[in-house]
Amino acid sequence: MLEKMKLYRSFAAGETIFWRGEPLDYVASVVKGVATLSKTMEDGRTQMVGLLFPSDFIGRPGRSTIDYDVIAQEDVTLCCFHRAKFEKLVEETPHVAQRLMELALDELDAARDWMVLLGRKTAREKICTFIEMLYRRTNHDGDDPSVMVELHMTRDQIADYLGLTLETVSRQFSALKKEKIIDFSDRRHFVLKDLAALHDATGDDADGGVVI
Amino acid sequence: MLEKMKLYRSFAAGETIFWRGEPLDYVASVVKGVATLSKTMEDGRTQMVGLLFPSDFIGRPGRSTIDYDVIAQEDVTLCCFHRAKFEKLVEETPHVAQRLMELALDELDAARDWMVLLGRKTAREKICTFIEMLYRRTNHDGDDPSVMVELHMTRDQIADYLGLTLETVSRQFSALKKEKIIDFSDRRHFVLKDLAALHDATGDDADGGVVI
DNA sequence: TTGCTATGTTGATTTAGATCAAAGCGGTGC
DNA sequence: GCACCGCTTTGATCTAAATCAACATAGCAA
Repeated sequence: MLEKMKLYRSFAAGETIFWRGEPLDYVASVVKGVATLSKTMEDGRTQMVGLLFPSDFIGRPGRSTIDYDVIAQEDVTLCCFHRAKFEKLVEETPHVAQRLMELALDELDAARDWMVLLGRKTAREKICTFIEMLYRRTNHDGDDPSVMVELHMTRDQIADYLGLTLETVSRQFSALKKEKIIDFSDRRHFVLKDLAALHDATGDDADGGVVI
Repeated sequence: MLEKMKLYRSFAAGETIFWRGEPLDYVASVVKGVATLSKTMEDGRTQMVGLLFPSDFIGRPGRSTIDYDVIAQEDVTLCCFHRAKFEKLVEETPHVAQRLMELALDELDAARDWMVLLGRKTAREKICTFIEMLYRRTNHDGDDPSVMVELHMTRDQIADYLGLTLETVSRQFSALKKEKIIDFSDRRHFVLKDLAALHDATGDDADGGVVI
């Protein structure tokens, strides 16, 4: 059913996929690449409010606009559905509606966790939380802890995601490198050498403490 | 249908309505009073991630726990529904499911606006945005611009909502008072004297600029 | 009335992170 | 090769907001 109304579209790195406020005729899911959701103030200060990896969803049923720009961070391929048709499908299939609700609630939880990061964490905690999130979203084939993790964005963009300046981001990376917690192979890739130390520096609780 | 499964419950100011992680047997809507959603880090730093006014909804279909504390800021009355029964109702009535999706998406939009505030705004912009939000959520009977606006919380709690300290909150209020933008009648109530100046200080765009 | 406690204000000082500034890469194109 | 450009690092300095500290006020209870 979905098959016959889907359409693939590609965007180059840096391209804006959807503009804030623009009427949105399509909903989509990310097939390849990473995209960001970002809000810019009148004077240019910008804050990213979301990060989209493959399988993540863009757009929302029942709403014709979104209040942020969607930007391709690297070359991105989307699988698009015409919104009107998609909404009709949703009405007819309760299972899909339920799944969309799940997605919205997941996004809401993630947004609230990020609010704690933005409002209360130090620069070091912000960077470590960011790295831990990237690590978790990286595929670990063969259960090897020393996978190469990709940053997907420039220091500048990371700063906009974490509510910092690019200089502070760079300094924190340098510090983590000096402490041998991460090891850069090039500007955008590193190996996570010490997950425990990283986690300790996120400011988050020990997750799922093993009960004897 | 909803009538026969509803149940009113009251909570005193300061009481925790739901604890983070606790199994949640009810969903509810606020009837009277103001409640907050807040997250606390191990060392006590806390960040509020939501503010609930009458008619706002607590809890989510398909999830048995929430990842934040819900706290009564003043005396609160809730209208509760048993979660299992409520979910059955949702399954049977697509209209309700759609309405819940709307609510979740509204919350998500609000959360993302707050992310911009937390990540990028100055203390003054944060306070002014907060006041403007309170003003918009206050009932303006008779279209009188000089309504009394209620703060609903202490300086300390406002600080936790805005990602500031209580001293900074207090100083910003004093500054706005000196500039005659607001006029306190007591610690928790003030009259908004200059909405335009307030809005200019929020850092947000002029909303809905009138086109000639 | 007199404390007492919780809340709020104001001032002095410190500091984390921003801002300003200057090099140092690592590509790409000529 | 060389020059150019976008990105990154690192250093010096500044500043907004945090922290530390003292006092003020209001409501409440004895």
